[in-house]
Parts: sequence; C-alpha cells; structure tokens
Amino acid sequence: MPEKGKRQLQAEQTKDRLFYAADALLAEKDYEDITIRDIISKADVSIGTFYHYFKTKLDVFYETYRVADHYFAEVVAPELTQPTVREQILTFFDYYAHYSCDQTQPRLIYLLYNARNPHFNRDPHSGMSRVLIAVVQRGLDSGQIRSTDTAEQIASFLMVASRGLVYNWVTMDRSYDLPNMMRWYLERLLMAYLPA
Amino acid sequence: MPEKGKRQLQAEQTKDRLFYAADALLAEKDYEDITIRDIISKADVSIGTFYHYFKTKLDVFYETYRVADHYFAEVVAPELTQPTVREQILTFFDYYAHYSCDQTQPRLIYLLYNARNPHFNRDPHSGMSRVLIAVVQRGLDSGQIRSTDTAEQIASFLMVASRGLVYNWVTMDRSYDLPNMMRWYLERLLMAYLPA
Amino acid sequence: MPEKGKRQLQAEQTKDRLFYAADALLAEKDYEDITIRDIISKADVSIGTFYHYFKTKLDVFYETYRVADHYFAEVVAPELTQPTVREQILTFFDYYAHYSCDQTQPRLIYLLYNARNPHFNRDPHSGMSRVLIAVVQRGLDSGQIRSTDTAEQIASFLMVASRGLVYNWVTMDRSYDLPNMMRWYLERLLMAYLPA
Amino acid sequence: MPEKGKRQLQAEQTKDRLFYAADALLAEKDYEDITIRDIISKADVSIGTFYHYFKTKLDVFYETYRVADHYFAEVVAPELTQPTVREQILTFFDYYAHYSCDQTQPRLIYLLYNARNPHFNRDPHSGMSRVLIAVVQRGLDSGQIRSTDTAEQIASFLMVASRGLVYNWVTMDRSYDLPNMMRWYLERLLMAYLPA
DNA sequence: AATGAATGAGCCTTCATTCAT
DNA sequence: TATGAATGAAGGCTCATTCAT
Repeated sequence: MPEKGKRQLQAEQTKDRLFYAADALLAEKDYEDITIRDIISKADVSIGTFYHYFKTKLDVFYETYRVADHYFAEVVAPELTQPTVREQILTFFDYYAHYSCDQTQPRLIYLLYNARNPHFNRDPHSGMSRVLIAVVQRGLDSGQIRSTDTAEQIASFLMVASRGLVYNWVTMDRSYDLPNMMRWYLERLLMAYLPA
Repeated sequence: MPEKGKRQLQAEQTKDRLFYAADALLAEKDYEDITIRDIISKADVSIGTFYHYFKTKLDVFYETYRVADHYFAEVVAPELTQPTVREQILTFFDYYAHYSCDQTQPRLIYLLYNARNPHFNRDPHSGMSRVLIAVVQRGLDSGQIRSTDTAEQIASFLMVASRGLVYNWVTMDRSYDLPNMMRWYLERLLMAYLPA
Repeated sequence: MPEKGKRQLQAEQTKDRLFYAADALLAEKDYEDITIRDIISKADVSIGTFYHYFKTKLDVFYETYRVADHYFAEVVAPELTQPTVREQILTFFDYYAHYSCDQTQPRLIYLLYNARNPHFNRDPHSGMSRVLIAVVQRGLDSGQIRSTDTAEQIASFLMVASRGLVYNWVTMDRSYDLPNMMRWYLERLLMAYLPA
Repeated sequence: MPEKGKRQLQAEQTKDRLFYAADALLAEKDYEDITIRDIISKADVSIGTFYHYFKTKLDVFYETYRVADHYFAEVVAPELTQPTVREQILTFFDYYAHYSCDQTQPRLIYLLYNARNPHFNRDPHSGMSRVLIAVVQRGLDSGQIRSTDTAEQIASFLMVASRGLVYNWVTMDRSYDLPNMMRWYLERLLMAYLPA
C-alpha cells in the first residue's frame, strides 16, 4: 500500500515546480522585475495554483531562503573537521564562496537584505553565522585565537567583510573567480586574529 | 558678455528643486518606491517640468550620484593632511562613515549598485576610490606600508570590506553608530597592512 | 424501517455546520464580502464538501432566509394573543425589532433585497407579512380598526415604514436601541389607524 | 480673449463624461457590478484618465451624491412657498418621489447607504433633511403642528418612513407609480402630526 | 519655460467553481 | 461522504512617459 497518495505527491511536485521556477528566475533578474506570470509560465501552472501554494509573491522567495539556512546548518557544518581553526574558517568561507557562485544565490542575498516584508527582518545569514560563531569559539577556547573580542564580534567581522566581497563580485558582474578571491581576501582579514 | 539671464536662473533653480526633492526622498525610501509624482509634488512643479529637465526617472538620481563623486574628490581629498598614512586612512573612512550616515546616502549606494541603467555600469565608488588609492600609494612610497600588494589591491580590500559594513548597517536598520563601528572595524582591517 | 443511518446523520450535521457558519458570518459582514473560504474555514470542512451540499454560494444564504420565514409563521404568530389588536401589532413589531437586532439579521435583510438570484425575486418578508395581515384583519373585523383601507394596505403601510426604520438603524451603525425606537415610531404610525 | 483655455475646457468635459457614464451605469446595475472598465469604455477614455480625475472607484459616485445634495438645497427649497406647512411637506416629498424616479437615483441611494467608504459615513440625506427640518420648524413655530416632538424628530420620522417606501418601490422593481403612492403614504404618516 | 491631460501596459491578487481521487 | 488541487477570468489600481498648449 502506498505511503503517499498520488494527489499528495503531485501537489508537492507542483509546489516544487513553482519554487524552482522562482529560484531560477532570481538568477536572471531582480525580485522587482520578476512577475508572478513569469513564475507560473515557467512552472507551467495557472495563477490560481500559485496562490494556492503561496500567499504572496514574496513567499516563494522566502522558501528559497529557508533552504539556504538549512544547507549551512546541516551540510556545511559537519564538513568543518580540519585540524586547525584557521583551516576550518577558510573552508567555511570556501563553501560560502561556492554557494554564492551557485547561479541563483547572489540575487537572493540582495533580496533578503532589501525585502520590505516582515518575514525578512531577522538576519538572513543567521543560519550561517551560527555555524561560524561555533568555529571561532572553538578557536578562542583552544587558544588558537588570542583576542579580547568575543566570538560573536569576530565572526561578525568576518561575515560582514566577506559579504562586502560578494556584493562587490555581483556588482562587477561576477567578472572574477569568487572562491579564489575569497581566499586571498580571507588571508588578509585573518591577519587581525590569526596571523599565518 | 551678459550675466545669466533671469530665465536661465529660474531654470536652474527649478532643476535644483527637482534634484533636491529626489535626493531627500532617497532618504526615506528605495528608488523603486519613489514615484515621479513624489518628486514633483515635493518640488512643487508639474510633471511636464520634470520631463523638461530629465529624460527619465533614473536621470535625477544619476545627478545625485555625480554630486557624491564630486564631494570626495574636491572636499574630502584636501582634508587628508595628517602626518601618518594610517591617520589619513582612518580619516578617509571617517568621512566615508559620516557621508553614509548623512540621511540620503545609504539608499543611494544601494541604488547605484542595483540600477539597470547603462550609465551606472562603472564602479559607483570610483570617485572615492581614486582618493583612497592615492593615499595608499603615498604609504607604499614612503615605506609606511610594507606589502607586495599594489595600492589598487590594498585600497580595494579596504573599500570592499567597509562597504560590507555599510550594507550591514543599513540592513540592521542603522541601529548602531556607524562612525564608531567603522573605526573599530578599520583597526582590525588594517592589521593586514599597518599593524598599529 | 431503519432510523437515520449514521452516515445520513453526519451528513446533516455537516450541512448544518456550513449553514450556521454562513449565518454567523452574515452578522459580521455583507454578502459580497463573505467568501466561501470564510464559510468553510469557520465550518471546518473542505471546499469540496461545501459544493457537495450547496450548488452555489447564494444557496447557503437562501437556506438562511427560509429559516427566517419559518420563524415568523411558527414562532411569532402563536405569541400574538394579547387582548387588543393594538397590543398585538406592537408585539409583532417588537418581535420584528428584536429579530432584526439578533446579530445576523440586518445583513440578511439587505442581502435579500439585493440578491440577484432568481430565487429571491419574491417579497422576502412575505412570511412576516402574512402574519401581520391576519392581525390587522382581525382588527378590521372586530371594529377595533376603522378604515376604508384593506388589511393588506394597512399591513403594507406598517411593514414598509418599519423596514425604513430598520434600514436607518443599520445605516446609523446600529447606534441606537432599535426596540425602543421601534415602539416610539409605531405609536406615531398607528395614529393613522389606531389613535391611542 | 477666451476666459477658459481650450485645455481646461476639454478637461472638464472629460471629467463630466466619466461622471455621467458612471451615473448612467448606476441606473443599470449595482455599484459592485460596475467596473472601472465599464465606466471608461462608456466614457471612451483610458483607464489612466479615470484615475487622473478620481482617486478611487467610489469617488465618481461620491460626486453623484454631491449633486443630489445640491439639488435639494438649491432647487427644491426655494419651491416650498405654499400657504400651509402641510402642503409644503407634501410638495417636498413629491419632489423626493420624482427625484427618486429619475432613472439613476434609486441605486445611488442604495450605494450611499451601504458604501464602506469613510466619505459616506455621514447621513447621505443630510442635504434633504435640512430642508425638511426647516419646513417642520416653521410648522411648529406657527402652531400649525402641535407636538412635543422636536422638528428634528418629526422630520426624521417622515424621512425614515418615506425612505422605506422608496426601498420598497425599488425592491418591487419599480412596479408602481412612486409619486402617487408617496402621496397616499404621506397622508397617513401625517396623521401623527397634521391630521387633515 | 512650464503645464497637466491623456495614455495603456502591466501589476498583484481574489474568488467561485470543477473534478479526480 | 469528503477532499483540496487546479483553474483563469476579472478586478482595482499604479506609473513612467508623451505631447498639445
């Protein structure tokens, strides 16, 4: 006997189609320039169906964001098993760079920063941040990092600065290799806390 | 040759009113949310007049941007006369922070990054950047900064990172004191090139 | 023959839940503003179920109306046993006033007047009217009312005028006590036929 | 030399076309059933033009209402010069009946009563009412009307009841002659204050 | 120089209703 | 009996822009 009904399965697929259509569109243009008609025609469903699954235009994108959150907490965090905290941090930001390169992300970050929707009022990077803070805390505890700044301050310093790089990269039309540049950049940032 | 005619003078005043109205509005809301009606009703002119002076909505904001460019080249640069390069850099970013706090700027920065108008495709901070590069170059030349990185690379490193901070500040609803934080932040960034 | 099957019983309950939900909603807003979603979520059934019982949105409200009709014929009429016709009429309109106050009624009256459904094209107050006509007829027959007007005319005069009051009361946002005002009003209307 | 510019004149005509189109539509259907597209296609202008003149759908109809107000204050009032107050009142309601017969009015009255727009929250008949109150007051002052009720109460009694009649007439699909019925009706209403 | 009437494509969203399961 | 996924016409409204005056 089937675990999930046929209907239920198809419903999930429909919602996914909508979700991926929105996500893909975000790779092409800004949130304001994406219309619901764009989304539904890409997903090949009716406009009524869109509103059956999402209460508002912003809602689809909010979904996108939740996926990102989950990725860092569940996928990236377990990968940070390198011997030194320095390496863990570099790995963390390597993931961040690759993640940002992933076609659809940069616009999403924009969106999350600038959305006027109450959903978005919390820090859109909180998922990531928590992961980084934990790493830094290990560095402080183990004496690998020596500083009077707190783990939160240090993690924030690094996050804020590297977001600046991602922005710059987007602004420059992604004209350089982000992961490479990220490494160069991080090595300089880390001079403040972990001189090589 | 005749001084400016009355007519010509009034024309300039009208254009200015339009320009300042747009600029002030930028302090309140995003570019996308500012309508031409907003602008003309603040400037108290007709819509026809608006289109007499600016070919398109983006044009007024472009004007705004040019003013910023000019400010850094003509006003800030001459102020950087402190004895050490370190102090000059800190002063430069202090201006940058105050400039960003100045009500109207943060949105403008966002606008400049996101505008789809061909005018904007160059680096919107080129005016500032040029000023900073010159300072860094003096540092390298005088031996105050020791690094194999070029002045462009170093200036870019600092600019990119501090833009990250401004973004963060905007994102956090300007909830902290930017100039103070900027100083804290710069002191850490400078560890890469100018350890205190 | 079997009592009602369990199935049949549940069906009736479901239909009732839908009916009462619609009725209650009518107390809050106009027919046009009530959506089927409102109804089903209040009744806690699915939209499919709604359409299983009612062919169209108007149908639920039609049901509501039939209940009102029934109320006057079966509940109010038997209560009109006062010694004088004058008192009976005042009692009748006292019921009418209270009935109109009863949360759900005013909107319903409006609905009945405005519905574009063919079902509603007859006089929505015919149930009440028949009761009042009978009373007035007794008044004429017993000589308590002296007039060349027919019972229908007199009853209609009173009904039409008092509906005017109910409308006024609704318009004024139910800001006064309807039963009290109804009595004041009726005393003046009755000057035409039953001077105190 | 022309008093009004050509443009200004044409603008007025356009607004009028819109206004009359809306008004005429009201004779055919209910407010809710009239779309802005109905109005503009009848007036033969663009939708942008509609919104140039009226901020909202309700606004056109609000205009209609103001016209009615003005009519009673400026046209009807001066006509009430009959020798007795009784005749003045009958004349007043004769105007009211004819005015209501005027194709476009009945729906308008509905609209005014039921609109959810703040504009309409005051008594939509205040224009008329004021005229009637003045007449009744003269009746009280001259002793033609003897009552302990105030002029406001008496006028209200009459207005409320006769609105009931207009509603009834609309409900009955205008199937009888309103002015005639109004007179019959008024004669009975006046028994409370001005027995013939 | 200045005005503002006119445009209309296009936006987001609502909602009654159908039908396969 | 009961469900809820899917539909799409239609609605009110915004806004940058043009052009005759």
